[in-house]
Amino acid sequence: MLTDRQLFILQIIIDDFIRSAQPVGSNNLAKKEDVSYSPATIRNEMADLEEMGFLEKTHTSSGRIPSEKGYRYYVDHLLAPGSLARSEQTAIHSIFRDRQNGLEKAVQNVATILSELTSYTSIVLGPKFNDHKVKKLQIIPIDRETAVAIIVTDTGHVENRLFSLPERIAAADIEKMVNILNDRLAGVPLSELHGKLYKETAKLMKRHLQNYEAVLQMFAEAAVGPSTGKLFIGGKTNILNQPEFRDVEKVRLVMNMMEKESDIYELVRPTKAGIRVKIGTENAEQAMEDCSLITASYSVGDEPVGTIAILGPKRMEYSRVITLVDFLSHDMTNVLTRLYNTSS
Amino acid sequence: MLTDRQLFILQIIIDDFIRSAQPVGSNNLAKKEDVSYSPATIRNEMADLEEMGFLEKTHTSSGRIPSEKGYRYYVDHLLAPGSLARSEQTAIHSIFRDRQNGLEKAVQNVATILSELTSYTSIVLGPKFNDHKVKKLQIIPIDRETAVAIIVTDTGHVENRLFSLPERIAAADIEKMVNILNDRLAGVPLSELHGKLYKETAKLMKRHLQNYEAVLQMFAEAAVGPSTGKLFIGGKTNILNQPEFRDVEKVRLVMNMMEKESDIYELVRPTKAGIRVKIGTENAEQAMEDCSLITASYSVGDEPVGTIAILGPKRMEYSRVITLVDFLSHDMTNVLTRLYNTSS
DNA sequence: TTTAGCACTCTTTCGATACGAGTGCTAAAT
DNA sequence: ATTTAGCACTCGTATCGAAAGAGTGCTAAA
Repeated sequence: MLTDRQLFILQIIIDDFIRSAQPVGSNNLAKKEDVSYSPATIRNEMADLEEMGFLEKTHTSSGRIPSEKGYRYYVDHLLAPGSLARSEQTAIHSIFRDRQNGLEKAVQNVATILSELTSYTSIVLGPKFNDHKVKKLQIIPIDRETAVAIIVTDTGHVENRLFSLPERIAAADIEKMVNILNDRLAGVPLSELHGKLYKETAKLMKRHLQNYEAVLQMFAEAAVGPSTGKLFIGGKTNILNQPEFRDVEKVRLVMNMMEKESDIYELVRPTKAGIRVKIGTENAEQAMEDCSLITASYSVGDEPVGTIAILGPKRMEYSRVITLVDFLSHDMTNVLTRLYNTSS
Repeated sequence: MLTDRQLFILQIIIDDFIRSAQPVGSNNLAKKEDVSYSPATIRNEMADLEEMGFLEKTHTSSGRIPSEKGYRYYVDHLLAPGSLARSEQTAIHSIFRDRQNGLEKAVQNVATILSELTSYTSIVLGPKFNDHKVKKLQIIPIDRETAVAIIVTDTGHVENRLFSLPERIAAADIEKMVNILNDRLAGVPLSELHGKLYKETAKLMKRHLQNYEAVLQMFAEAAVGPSTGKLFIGGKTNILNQPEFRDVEKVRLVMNMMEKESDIYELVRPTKAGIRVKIGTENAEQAMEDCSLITASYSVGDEPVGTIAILGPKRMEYSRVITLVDFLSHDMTNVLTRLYNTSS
């Protein structure tokens, strides 16, 4: 178990290192105002903390830097709960002020503001539309061969996709079809749309239309929307300001990962848990070994639908970022729940 | 004026430097099989070429590297016209094979393939939709206060935007309105849509509808689509592989610019000209001083609608890239003209 | 006109040295 | 029993000089 003094010293060392990015030595520590121990005492404690695995040295006679275990302990037990400046709160609230731009733009703004406020890289996974319900379906013929399928949800989101028309289908038939589709499928959640498409409409179509099957099949294909939200990344280049990324090789690792959407999805899959902090190698991703990731999912009602995250160096301002991410994710949950949770 | 021998030497030096990224010395040059001059002769010529401004030294006794003027001359007069491998041609043709994914995906693919084929960064400005004509307009009410405006073009492209409904407007009235809009505006190019919206429909609406003005105004606002195409960038991190970008500061300059869409738009504004090559400071953009940009616009008929570009170090494989960009831009012009130029 | 030869320049590398920051340990002080 | 002062030791960094290597420019010979 750690003594109070060890906790205190551990905390100061990590705080200092987060600010300076330089290994912390006993002399400098002792000079601080709020430290009343001699360098030698601090050295002893440091040695103990190192033996317990909370600190590391970069070489035999260097100052100490936090180990991953150190950061972990710091995050779990030593974090001073921060608070947000008035201006930051206003900035966040204003994102969702006007719905006019649509959800997509708002989410985009979240990413931008997060990265500007933290000067780290932000990742925002937009809300998935599974729960959104079909408001209106449309098929607009473009030319003899192609048509565009449009799905409007009750949240005002619009999905559209081109598909091939079978030859020789009458415009009137398409119209009939659209009517049946709307009649039967309005109010169905997007996630169930594909399944219900045949079940609900096939019989009826058969009765009134020839050649419906080909169209229905194409439409069904078009209706497989993305089951997951869109990704936005803000401040991709912020990592370049971090002194530990002066080395282009390290930058490349992280940047390459940020270009690969599938990797990012893995990192920010929405969950019910609150704030999650992954430090260095706690992340599965190899490229993240020098980074930390702080994520929080936001929900509509009880259902987590998306995630916001901050990606920065292991030497991250955990306190500040956690406060910010926590506040913002709750704000988003509130706004989205109010907007979209008309069902439950 | 340059002698043949000077041309020859200039060409070999630049070719060599493009491959090796190392200053080229007279001894190494003379060792090459196809060079039959002595080092001393080469040194003399080099001195002349330097005096004329085609070559530079990094320090008093270093080998030579091309100056911007040297690259310029190389691009304008010395370039061996390359040819594309069969496999590359196939790769390019296959992008537009199936229309099913829609234009957006295809353009996205162009960016990806360009960066993979060159290992530089690719920029693709998607076609603007100005000339595309309105196929269908829709207003779908979402709830009491909001509706979504949908514009489908004759090319299958779908624009949509939320807007506020004025209070107390009847569903039947909206339907009437949509009918009038479609009746009057079908076939109008997107670029003229906003202008014609009032002129064509106001009188008619006045006769049949109350309260039309507020809706029309909101709809008009929603109808201001982007007048310019979408940007896609591929291989953003490729610049990190270039030895001259071992320095994080340089990387930051370029990366920051790539994050700023407005800057990129400036670089790739579509023009009628063929291939354009901008070397180093020939680019207005400060951040581009160590980069070269090769752009080519593609057209529908005679109207340039978009641009593809390659951004790499000044020490770029000009020959290869120019061939590739030329081929691809023509291919795109062909495909797009066939698809969309139903008008002229 | 070309080229061999040579002195000279500049970068890079290597070792040696000195300096500074920091540690660990021992022994004295509290 | 703690804490701390003192000191030897380690290691990284900076500086210097020397040597090697690549390359140039110039002169004079071919």
